[in-house]
Amino acid sequence: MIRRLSQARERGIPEATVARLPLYLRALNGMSERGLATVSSEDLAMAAGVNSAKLRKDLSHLGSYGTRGVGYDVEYLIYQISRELGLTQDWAVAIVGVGNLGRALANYGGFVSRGFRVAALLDADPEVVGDRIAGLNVEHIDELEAVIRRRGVSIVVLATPAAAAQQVADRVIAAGITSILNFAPVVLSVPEGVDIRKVDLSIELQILAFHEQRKTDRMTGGPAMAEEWPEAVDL
Amino acid sequence: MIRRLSQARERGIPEATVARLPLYLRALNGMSERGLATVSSEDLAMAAGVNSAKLRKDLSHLGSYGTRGVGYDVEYLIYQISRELGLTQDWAVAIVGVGNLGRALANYGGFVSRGFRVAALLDADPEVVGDRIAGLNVEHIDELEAVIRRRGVSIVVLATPAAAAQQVADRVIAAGITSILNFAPVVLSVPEGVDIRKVDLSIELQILAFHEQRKTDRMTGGPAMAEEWPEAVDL
DNA sequence: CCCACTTTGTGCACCGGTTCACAAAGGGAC
DNA sequence: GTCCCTTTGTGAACCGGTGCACAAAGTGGG
Ligand SMILES: NC(=O)c1ccc[n+]([C@@H]2O[C@H](COP(=O)([O-])OP(=O)(O)OC[C@H]3O[C@@H](n4cnc5c(N)ncnc54)[C@H](O)[C@@H]3O)[C@@H](O)[C@H]2O)c1
Ligand SMILES: NC(=O)c1ccc[n+]([C@@H]2O[C@H](COP(=O)([O-])OP(=O)(O)OC[C@H]3O[C@@H](n4cnc5c(N)ncnc54)[C@H](O)[C@@H]3O)[C@@H](O)[C@H]2O)c1
Repeated sequence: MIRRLSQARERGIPEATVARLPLYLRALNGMSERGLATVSSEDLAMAAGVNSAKLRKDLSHLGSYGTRGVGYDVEYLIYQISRELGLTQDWAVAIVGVGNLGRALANYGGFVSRGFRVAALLDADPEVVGDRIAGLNVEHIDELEAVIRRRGVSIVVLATPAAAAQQVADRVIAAGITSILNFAPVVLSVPEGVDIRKVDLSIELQILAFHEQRKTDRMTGGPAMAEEWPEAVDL
Repeated sequence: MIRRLSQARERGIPEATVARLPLYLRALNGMSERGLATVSSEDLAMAAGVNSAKLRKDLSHLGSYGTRGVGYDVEYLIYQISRELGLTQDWAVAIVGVGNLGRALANYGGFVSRGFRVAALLDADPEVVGDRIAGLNVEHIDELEAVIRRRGVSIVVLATPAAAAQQVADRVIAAGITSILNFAPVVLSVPEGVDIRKVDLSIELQILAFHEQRKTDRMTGGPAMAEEWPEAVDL
């Protein structure tokens, strides 16, 4: 009778699906704003930039929330995806490292819109500590553990220089945090059970450069055949 | 005889491999600075945070550059990976949208270090145009095509609000650009042959939240069994 | 020159994810 | 109630990528 607790639901949702749910959610929010009541997998897939079979399979992992012959109820689906992603609660985020990037992130509005609240800013530089940014006081990194506890922080964004990142990560983890978004260009080593996601601008550019090179190579007739180590080897 | 143009080399390198090459490169640069001459797949894999079989298979796609019983020559491998990624030339990058994020990117040093040069900053806001940031004048978006041509820009970073991103992308592509790094939270639709990579902070946080929720659910004995649409459905 | 040791390069089995294609389900018309 | 139309949900084939495990290749010592 409890048909709604669908078969596929009981065991975990594939990682690839999780990564796409926010995309669907964004598209659905747009549709909700435009007053659409229902949407077909075809249309939603189009809006999210994926193939419709994939979209249906993804949604089927959360349950059987569509109506054959009709589509999905926009509001209902928004609710289900939000719940699945844990966005029905709000999350306190701390940003550690309030430099160029940390400031940009702190001032960024798109954050709050989706249940994330910047609850603390932390830095090691006495020059920076005490600054007021986006309505928050920058606190000293020495206060890290206390601040995390006091503000109920559960996600930490790392925007320190690469050299400091591992050390800060260790402290943050010791303080009980298990979700970290890392902007520093280093491979963090963390214990089992801690989730790290990284954003690395430089890697993205290098991947683009690779493909760009391929494209221009193709036009100019391939790379030079000389695949050898050129003279300039100074070691 | 031309043993070096290895078997695996002739056809394209797997996308997953391309995405890891920058990681290896970063690790190798660290080793080079510390004066290491050679490195084993085991050690390099460790430093890059991957499994050593994967590393060897990745490298084998570029050619057979290791020495059995010894390992890889650090400098030589740096050169080969750099060449493969197209980092032996330098790339002129334009940043469109010089707000919070655009400024942070413009001021970011880690860029230049790897063959990428911020060659132009563009914005639509007359308030911003003319500002001098990181040694560059912010130019008006009307100048887009001319600036791209004049500075030899081949990669564009989009840091405009979401609402403007598609429109800017269209113009940039019309101007001949085929590599775009998009920070705006929208799915850009682009013609065949144009490479888009996106960085979406909000998606990363949502993925972290999903896992964080799972972790805490596990401790508190799973989510409430009520999977139903709660009362508050206002449609 | 040969043997013991190290480390690469890769064949192969496996796995998660994608896509196709279709049966099953629901809606609406009459 | 029956029929037709639309659209979902999913079985199954396929595909790219991963990791094990080992033969091949190279080094160094005697
Ligand atoms: N700015 C960008 O666009 C950009 C892009 C990609 C990656 N990154 C990376 O993000 C990180 C931050 O970049 P940024 O440009 O903001 O650098 P930044 O130097 O402007 O800021 C770093 C901040 O971290 C603080 N800090 C240093 N050690 C600390 C510690 N132990 N604890 C707490 N705070 C500490 C510094 O005081 C400084 O305020 C770097 O790792 C950088 O490589 C930046
Ligand atoms: N700031 C962040 O940390 C952050 C994080 C993730 C994503 N983003 C995304 O990055 C983008 C920029 O964020 P931001 O915080 O810098 O916003 P912002 O409003 O501070 O800056 C946007 C800039 O783009 C300019 N602009 C607007 N329309 C333009 C057009 N048609 N052509 C050229 N320039 C135009 C504006 O004048 C402004 O200077 C947004 O899409 C945002 O969602 C920002």
